[in-house]
Amino acid sequence: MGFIRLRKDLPCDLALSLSCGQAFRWEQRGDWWAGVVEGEVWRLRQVGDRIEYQGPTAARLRDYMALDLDLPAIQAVVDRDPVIHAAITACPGLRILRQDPWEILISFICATNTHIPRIRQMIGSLSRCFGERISSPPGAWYSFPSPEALAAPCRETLDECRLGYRDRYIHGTAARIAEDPGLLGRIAALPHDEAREVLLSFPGVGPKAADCILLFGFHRYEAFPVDVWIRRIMHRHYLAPPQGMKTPSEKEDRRIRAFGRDYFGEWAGYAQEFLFCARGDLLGDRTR
DNA sequence: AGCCAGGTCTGCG
DNA sequence: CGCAGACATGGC
Repeated sequence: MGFIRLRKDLPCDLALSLSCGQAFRWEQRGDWWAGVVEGEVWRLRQVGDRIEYQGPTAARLRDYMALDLDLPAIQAVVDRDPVIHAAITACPGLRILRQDPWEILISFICATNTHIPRIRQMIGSLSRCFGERISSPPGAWYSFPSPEALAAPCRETLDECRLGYRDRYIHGTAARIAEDPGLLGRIAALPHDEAREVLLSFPGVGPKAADCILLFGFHRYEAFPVDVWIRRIMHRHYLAPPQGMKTPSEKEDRRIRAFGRDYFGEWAGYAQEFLFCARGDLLGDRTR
């Protein structure tokens, strides 16, 4: 049990960062947050400029929360117009966490065509079914399952996790990582576009998932994931949709992605997160 | 009941 | 290449 004090010029909003849809294993219990990070239970609480912690070391927590990054400077770089300015203002202290690439890979395969609460549910049941029980502290805590653990079961067993059609993608991707454990490490060393190509070769990983994996798992801050919400925001505020566009096309998403990366620059991923977290305000939609 | 969700895959021209 | 449909599941 310890605490770190946030420097005034390096703000951080713990609750916002843990709950905004980039991490799926955090639960709020009173004013504490509890979650499993790389096989250990962490408990965190923010009181003003203090973050109290149980589980990690101070250095490990600082790295997870990316407190070394100059958030105000990043905000200043992407703060190019009133729309993104409003988004930045709406989510002060939002930080992109440094999470485990393997867990992020599987998480964003689960994230296709569903809601954030159900992604949490799927990740939770995968961990309960195939993770290892954590002995201390007491409680029903499970590590995120290893590639071997997810590659081993036959699909009937995976069925218990209610993954829908994603089960075969999870299984296939896990099998590939299990047989080549060094692959994720090599991806980390590749240039952005080559890393993206490799990710796209995994079953269940398309353009959007690949960009989320690059951003949240590999800390590639130029990645600009385009999902339904970002598409709506960009069409409404930045890029008029093509005449006669009915159903969203991959071609159009590619155009949005290229625009976002060029317009917001090397921190485009942060801009995307500000827009995503402020989506309710930017779309005048109260339904989340 | 019908539509939608932090999309991807397949099959066709 | 680009487009249309299919696809599991659950919430509203």
